[in-house]
Amino acid sequence: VINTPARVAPETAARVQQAIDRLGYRPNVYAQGLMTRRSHLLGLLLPDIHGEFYSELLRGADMEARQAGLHVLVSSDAGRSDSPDDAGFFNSNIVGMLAGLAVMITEPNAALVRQLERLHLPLVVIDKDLTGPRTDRVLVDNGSGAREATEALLRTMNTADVFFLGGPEENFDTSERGRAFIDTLSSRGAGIGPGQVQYGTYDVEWGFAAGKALLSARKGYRTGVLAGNDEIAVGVLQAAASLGVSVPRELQIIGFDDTRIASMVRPQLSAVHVPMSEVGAGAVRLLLQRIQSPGSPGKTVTLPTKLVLRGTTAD
Amino acid sequence: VINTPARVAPETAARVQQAIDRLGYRPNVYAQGLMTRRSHLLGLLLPDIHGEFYSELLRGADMEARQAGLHVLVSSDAGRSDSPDDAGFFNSNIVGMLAGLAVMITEPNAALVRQLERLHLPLVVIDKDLTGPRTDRVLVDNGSGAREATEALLRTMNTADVFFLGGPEENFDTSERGRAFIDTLSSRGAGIGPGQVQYGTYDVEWGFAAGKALLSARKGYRTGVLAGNDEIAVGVLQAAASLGVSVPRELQIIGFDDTRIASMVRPQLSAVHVPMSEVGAGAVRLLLQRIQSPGSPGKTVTLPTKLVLRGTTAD
DNA sequence: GTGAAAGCGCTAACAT
DNA sequence: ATGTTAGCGCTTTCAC
Repeated sequence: VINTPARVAPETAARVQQAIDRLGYRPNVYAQGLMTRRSHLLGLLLPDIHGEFYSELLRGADMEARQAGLHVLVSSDAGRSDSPDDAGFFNSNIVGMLAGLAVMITEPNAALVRQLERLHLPLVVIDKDLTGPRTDRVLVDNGSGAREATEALLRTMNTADVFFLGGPEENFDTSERGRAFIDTLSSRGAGIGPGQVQYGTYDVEWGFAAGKALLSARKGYRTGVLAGNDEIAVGVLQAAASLGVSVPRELQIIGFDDTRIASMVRPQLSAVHVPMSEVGAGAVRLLLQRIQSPGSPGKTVTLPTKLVLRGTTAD
Repeated sequence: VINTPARVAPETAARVQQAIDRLGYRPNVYAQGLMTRRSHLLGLLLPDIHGEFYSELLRGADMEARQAGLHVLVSSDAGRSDSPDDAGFFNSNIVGMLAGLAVMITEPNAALVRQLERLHLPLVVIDKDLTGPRTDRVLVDNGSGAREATEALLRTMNTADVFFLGGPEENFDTSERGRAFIDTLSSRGAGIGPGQVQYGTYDVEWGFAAGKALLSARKGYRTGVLAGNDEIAVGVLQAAASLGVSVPRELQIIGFDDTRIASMVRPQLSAVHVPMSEVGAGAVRLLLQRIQSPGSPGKTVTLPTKLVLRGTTAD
């Protein structure tokens, strides 16, 4: 009655259904799994579980998975378990319950890649262009976004007046964004001055410190900043406020990601929009396809970014 | 060798271990589960999966679970599946894999409560004081926080000059916070004027709209606002900026939750701190205890709140 | 210290 | 249209 309703007489089905309800019968998922080898659980391994960015990504993944009747198990253990006997994600029995795994890799992590390789699980990599024969990828078009933002800054400023304040130098996104910034300047025949491209951490504190140092050194000059993410941009914005530098008149700032934070600060942050929930949803979509046809060649989906101009930029 | 290493000779164990490595043997979790009836999966059912608040809660839960060697499965399906044949969380086979479930209930939801009752699973309820005999609860001390905040406002303002702009009226937290606000005023012998307590939604937009209306109506008067959460407070802050009302001189604002957003805006938001990650961690802790001793009486943990004064309040 | 066997609850294949 | 049976891979118990 449960598995092949078509094969059973309606009257019998009704009687059986009644018994099911009366007894509170629930199929045992373990026995089911033992037979079918089918799983309804997708793993999502993130560098961190917190903050607007990952939270939105997770939401996108969850929505997409739910539509397919699957569930998402998040873990932020990625790469933390360097030693093989560590009780990390890869050694936990949960791995055996997963139908597939989406991993976000934001910086070089040989140990993690090695673990993934010997997993023999449908795999989708987010962010890092890990080249496996049957691994799919979800990428974000950092280059276009950073280029567009840099050009927006250069419409009203000289190449010597714009700065990139990124996150960690090893971070794939930051490094792509930084490179696009540099390329945009180079394509106009400009060199990169000292301090014009700086790397730090993805938080308000670093943005504030770097912004303060930068603005102090540039008293009287108009300045443009492309930040590695929104939080850094907010830090720079705070630095400007604390130094009495007017935004966007004296200082223009463009953030990256366009999280909800961008519209919570004043002036509202101009930012390169990254479709975070689409990243999560896309990863799940690719994973589902791969589970369906495990042998197909690795696909790469690159999601577009888009500059959103708000109050921290001006013509 | 895997299950009872003590019972096997070291030399044999080594040989077996070698074979395990060579063959890449991994115990089948389903077969294991079939025998042991043990699970390493905890469910976490949230009203929403997104935003600083839930994301921090999830992180706390995840950290605590990981320490115990368990994993957390989040779902934001809560209560959405009203019809019994809906493919919602409760009808998914995943429920059978859970060792326990933590549910956050933020407003009355009879359907959800009914579903939970017939689940026969170790249960922890977050936020709503659902009274089941063997159900544990994690509560936040909204009353103290709201009282403390209201009193802070009243140190420099009259009872007629302070306002509560909450989230949805049905929301348990908002209603507790609002009640404490009213009680604090009442305890000083003051009545509640029209519009002095307002309910809306938990977002910046509503805070902005309500703030604008309020401030327009109170031109020339000093005003104090206790917001239902940080986002509403940010909305009010933006309303003040757009009307040229000086904060904290003419308008004082206190947010609720103290998410990271509070320190990202300028001036930085004074707010009642809610230990979000502790809520998640506490729920998992209670759940683990209940799994250990399913028969024990329901425990309630009430987590303290604390007023954090920043730039939107003044003496 | 090691091996053997029963059986967990289900699905799939086959027999009726 | 319905009933029967083997066996998924493990743990547990018992025999050696």
